[in-house]
Amino acid sequence: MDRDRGIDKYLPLRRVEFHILLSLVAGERHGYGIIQEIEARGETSVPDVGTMYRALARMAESGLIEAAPRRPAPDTGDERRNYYRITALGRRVARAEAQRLELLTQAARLGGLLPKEVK
Amino acid sequence: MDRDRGIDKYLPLRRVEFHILLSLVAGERHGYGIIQEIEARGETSVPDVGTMYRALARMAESGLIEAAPRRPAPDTGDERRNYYRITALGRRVARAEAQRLELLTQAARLGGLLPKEVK
DNA sequence: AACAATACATGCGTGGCGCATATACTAACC
DNA sequence: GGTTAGTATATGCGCCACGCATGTATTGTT
Repeated sequence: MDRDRGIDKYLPLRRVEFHILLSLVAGERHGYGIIQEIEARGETSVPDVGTMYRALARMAESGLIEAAPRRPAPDTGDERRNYYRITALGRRVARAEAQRLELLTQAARLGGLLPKEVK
Repeated sequence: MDRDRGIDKYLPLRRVEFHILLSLVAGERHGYGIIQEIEARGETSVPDVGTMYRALARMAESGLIEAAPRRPAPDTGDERRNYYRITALGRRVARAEAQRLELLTQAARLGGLLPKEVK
C-alpha cells in the first residue's frame, strides 16, 4: 500500500516500543506512568526503567512519538514528568505491528496453543 | 498455577523462539524448513539463518525443544537436515506466550489499532 | 557441466536490554 | 520535622540476541 511506505524499517517493533505506542494511543503519558500501566495490564515481564527512558528518547528521535508540552491535565501532575504523544507515523507503525501480532495469535490458535474462539 | 512453575524465566520469548515453537507444534521440522514456513506465512521480517541455527541450539540446550532422530517421513529428505521436536516444557511456554500475545492484541483492538471483531 | 537452491555453521559488530546506581522531588507517617 | 517509601528521570556497564557476511557441502535444475 502506498500510505505504508517507509514503515517497514520500523518493523518488527521492540517489545518496549509496542508497549509505549499502545499506551500513547490512549492519550499522552510520561515514562514512569507507562511502566505502571504495563504492570496494571498484568504483564509478566515489565520493561526496566532504563529500557523505558532510552526507548522514549530513541522513538522521539526517529519520529514515532514526540515530546508533549507539560501537563496534559492541568490539575494533577509532578513537575518532573516528561509527557509524550504518538505521531501519525507512530500510529501507522503501531497498526501494522498490531496486525502482525494478530496474525501470529491466529497462527497460535490454529496450532492449538489457544482455545478456539468460543465467545 | 502450579503446573506453570518455572516457565516464567523463559518469558517473554525472543521473536525467533516463538516462531520456532509455533512451527514445531505442527510437527517435526528442520531449521531451514522453519525459515521457509515463516516466509510462507507472510511475515514481513524473516529471521536470519544465523539467528535461526543459534536459537535452535540454545533452545535444545534449555529444553524447550529436542533433537529428533533423522527422517520424520522416511521417504523424502535431505540427509543433512537436523530435525527438532517441541518438548512438553516448550509447549507450556509457547501456550503462555500465545496468551500474552493475545492479551496484547486485545489491548491493541481496544485502542483502536485493530478493527472490532466483525466476523 | 554449471548454476541455483538447499542446509548448516560461525566470526564479527551493533544495539537493545536488565542491572545497578545516582539524583531529586513528593507524600505519608508517627 | 524528620525518616521512609514512592515517584520520576538519567546513565554507565556488561551481556547476548540478532543481522550481516562468509564458508562449506550437498541436492536439484537447466
